[in-house]
Amino acid sequence: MPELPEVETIKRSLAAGIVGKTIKKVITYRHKLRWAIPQELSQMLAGQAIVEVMRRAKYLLFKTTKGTLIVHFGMSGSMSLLAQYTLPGKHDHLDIFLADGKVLRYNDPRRFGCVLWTQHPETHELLQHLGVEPLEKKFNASYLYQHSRNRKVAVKLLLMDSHTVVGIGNIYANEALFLAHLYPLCKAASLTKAECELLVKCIKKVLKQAIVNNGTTFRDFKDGNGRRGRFAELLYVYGREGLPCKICSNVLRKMIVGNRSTVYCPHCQKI
DNA sequence: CGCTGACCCTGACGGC
DNA sequence: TGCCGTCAGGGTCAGC
Repeated sequence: MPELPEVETIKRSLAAGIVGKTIKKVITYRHKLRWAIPQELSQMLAGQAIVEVMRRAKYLLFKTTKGTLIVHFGMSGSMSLLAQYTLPGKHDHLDIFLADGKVLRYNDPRRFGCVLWTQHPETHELLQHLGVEPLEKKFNASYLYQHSRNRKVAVKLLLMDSHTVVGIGNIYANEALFLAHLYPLCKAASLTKAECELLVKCIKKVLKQAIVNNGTTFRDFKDGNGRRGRFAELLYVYGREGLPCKICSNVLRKMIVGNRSTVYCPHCQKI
């Protein structure tokens, strides 16, 4: 479900309600996610204060006094801050009880996500091999140009490769390529410096606009307060196959790239 | 090392 | 109404 803008939206929606709050206890209802929720999580978190909520790539990081809780949402995960405890549903896997009575709840029907604990996030296996953040200055035309040399993969797969740049999933890869007039299957190594320049600009633009709009709710994405994102109606290509291009009116086409649906405009995105 | 495809899991939806 | 195939916003891993 969530790509960078959605995780960022969850982070912002939760921060005000949980930063500075103390964790009273933690209950795990189901351990088996992508990796098992650590058995010792409750004893590690109980009594700790939440110092800060951060995002790295599509990971949400809850920094506490003694360590960091790492949360990933996979395809279908979400978190919500409940005003008070209610009976957990089928796919609610974890409750974090705060001292003020609120409950931070993790839900993930497909269980592709994970909830882990570390005292050294900077060297954690899941975090240390990640590429640059797309909204930071380090992600620029020369970076993308360098990292695309000798790469035989389609440019779309390069954008979705978290060793290069993080946070871009299927929706925003589709959108950025449309905005940059690039055909999704064109080889990464064939990008010119000018194309890298434009592509970087378009990636930053679409991610920022999505964040401003609280993310894309295509099916069921909700932020920490249960609110839907507003970016879906602003999408140019994702989910619009068979519909007219918003720019040139040609019918948008769909193909599969790297096992994922890819929608593009045959006129605006020349081969 | 780079790349491809299978796979983890559940639910929604469309066709019959 | 119900069954079945297909698809879904992510990431890892084996195998070539």
